[in-house]
Amino acid sequence: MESFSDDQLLQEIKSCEDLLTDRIADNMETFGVSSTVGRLLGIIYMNREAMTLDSLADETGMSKTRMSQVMRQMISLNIAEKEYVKGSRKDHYNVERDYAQTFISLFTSNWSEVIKRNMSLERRLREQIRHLETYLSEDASEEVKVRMERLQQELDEWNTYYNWINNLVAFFESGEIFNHVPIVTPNKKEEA
Amino acid sequence: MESFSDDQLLQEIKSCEDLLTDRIADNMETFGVSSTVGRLLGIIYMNREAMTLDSLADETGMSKTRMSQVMRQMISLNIAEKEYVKGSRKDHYNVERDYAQTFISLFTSNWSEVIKRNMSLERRLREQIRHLETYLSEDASEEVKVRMERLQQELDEWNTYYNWINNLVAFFESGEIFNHVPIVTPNKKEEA
DNA sequence: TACTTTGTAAAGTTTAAATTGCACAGATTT
DNA sequence: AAATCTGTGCAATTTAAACTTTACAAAGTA
Repeated sequence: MESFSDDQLLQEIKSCEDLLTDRIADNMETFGVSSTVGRLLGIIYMNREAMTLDSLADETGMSKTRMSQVMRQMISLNIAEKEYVKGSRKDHYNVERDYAQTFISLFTSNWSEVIKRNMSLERRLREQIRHLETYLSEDASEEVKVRMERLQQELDEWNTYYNWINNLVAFFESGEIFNHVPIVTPNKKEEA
Repeated sequence: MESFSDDQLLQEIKSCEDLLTDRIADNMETFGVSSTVGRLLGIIYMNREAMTLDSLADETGMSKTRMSQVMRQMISLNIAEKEYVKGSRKDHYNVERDYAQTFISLFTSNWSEVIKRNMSLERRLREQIRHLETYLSEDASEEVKVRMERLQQELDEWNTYYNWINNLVAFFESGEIFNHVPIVTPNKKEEA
């Protein structure tokens, strides 16, 4: 049986890693971020140590400006951070290595934003309804009364929902989720 | 204190509903679907009964073709369905009225897709690695051995992660999530 | 049969997102 | 101080997504 040369093997390994990186990027897209975010995450993850904008640009073939934009986004999403490397002027970026933690960060970032907007709307609508009710004369048509009632009800339902999401986010963020959906490592020692 | 006319009140109520619809659309966008998906969901939800493509086009000011496209997407996402209305040739569409259920449908649709793609990749990569190992000669360089080891390890980690997501999806889809993060209705009777 | 209605396929247009190139400020070195 | 390096703001460009127009098949109606 003939052997491959080291170079050939390394190239094959690299191509496997690239496939894995693509999968990571695909996974990221589900969080509604650009696939480039996922690609950089994958690249840095595989690299196993912090990378500079230049090395990222080099690896992806994209402009350094874009690398800068994406890394900033990743930092604001809490899935990457700058790492000080002595003797180098360049910024070095590293990523969260725990996939489940990354999942939770993104899930939390996304939904917290939604919840915040919902809360501010709810206050506004409750106010508005109270205001309308004071202007509601006794001889208002049946339709108006019914619609008013419905609106109130819709608002309650919506409120119930996003309170649920709010609790859901806490359930993830606190790590309680892991008590009920544990992380199971395949071959090594398993968590009881 | 002066009263508003019925027309004025209805208009005010409508504008509140529109704000709520916008919020629903915003919420939907977090799932990575077009905001129009969310808008239609909100409109049909508020309407409280099934709607036709024409009435949707009328309500949104968009083309009927687009309504058709979006409703099809919503059906494939499991958050809407056609409803038979006797005496009418038109298709009538209704939506899931339970927000939390809608959340779960979308969450599940999105991640199941990812999991499926991951599984097929994993099989392929395991195969490839096994193949490479057979060609790995004893005198292969240290670097090749290390990289090989790492690749294996990365694949294991990724596998652990998406098994977790897989369990997570089941946790939601089965409704078990509600045992730990219950839905709490605000004023009415509360579930113990 | 000829005439409507309804939903959607296909191709074209518009709008928004991703990406680049240039330029420049702040920091570092010579 | 001059020269260089690094990250990023900004405008321009490319690419992809959202949406429209037109056309037509399938089914219903007169």
